[in-house]
Amino acid sequence: MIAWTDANNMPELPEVETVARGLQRAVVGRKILSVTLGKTDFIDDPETVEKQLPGRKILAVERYGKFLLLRLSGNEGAGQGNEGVALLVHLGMTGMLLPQAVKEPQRKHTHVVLQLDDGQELRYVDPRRFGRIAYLAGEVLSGELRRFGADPLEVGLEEFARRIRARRARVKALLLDQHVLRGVGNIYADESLWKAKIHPAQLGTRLKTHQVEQLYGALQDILQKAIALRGSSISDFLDAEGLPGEYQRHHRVYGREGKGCSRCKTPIRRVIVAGRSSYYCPNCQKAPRGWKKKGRAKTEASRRTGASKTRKS
DNA sequence: CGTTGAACCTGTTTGC
DNA sequence: TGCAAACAGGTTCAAC
Repeated sequence: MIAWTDANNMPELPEVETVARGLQRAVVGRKILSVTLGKTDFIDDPETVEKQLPGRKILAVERYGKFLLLRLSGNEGAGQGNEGVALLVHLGMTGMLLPQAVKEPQRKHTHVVLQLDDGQELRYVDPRRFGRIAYLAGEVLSGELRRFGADPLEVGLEEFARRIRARRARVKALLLDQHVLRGVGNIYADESLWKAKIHPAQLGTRLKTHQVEQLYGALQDILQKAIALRGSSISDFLDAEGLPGEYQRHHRVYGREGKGCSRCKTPIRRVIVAGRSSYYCPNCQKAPRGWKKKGRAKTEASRRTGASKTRKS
């Protein structure tokens, strides 16, 4: 029914972690011989990428929030605030980084190809080009990384509590804000809130201590389980490596509008919070006082080309 | 300051 | 049956 849940790409923290692990095996230690670019509107500075990558070795592949970080050779002075040299890759919604043999036919929407020294190529494929690629080094790289919040799997309870209560915004918005926590996306935010029995529209500042603790535990637990199951199904690259993700089978609310809550059988609802589809159990997750799921009707403001939609399933 | 909505882009799904 | 419009995802930016 909810057909789009079987889309095979929803790269959030667990999916990106899975890709990073696969790439560690496939490309670490390889030298980049040359670069071929297709469409470049999602690349920060295409010329720099083209000029700087050839000759460098891929030293490591790390996950940083939803980014993949390909650490590159060329600045041995790394450390102490100097992050060295790296290629930053954000998969956006439909991005894939695929190690493939040169002779393998290129998929449609292949926009970046790195020729490696072992007969393989690392190909970036992204139909919608919602991703981002940037070559960054030294201070610029450090600065860019500093912009993001804590890693949800590494952050301690105290810091988590401080961050999630710091602003007077809805908890869903806070979870999705990469400057608060890095790596959480729509699926895992909803799943965690359900597990912690917190309504997505609840204000972060209003959360009780026990709720913050529940959320902290739920988020880590869910992310770890999802990683163990290789995320919620993702790219072909994984097929080559092993199995597609399995976590989507464990979704309790995401994409399950109208189906019974697995705790209390109440039909799961979908509302828009923080501008995003949010799935929750209206019984387990009590709405904050004064929050009305106002119909998104009356969009009279949009005159444009009769763009106002008024969806309201 | 926080929230909302549009824009970016394309493949897939829905609706008439 | 066929085509047009809606819709999804993450992020940024402009406008309330």
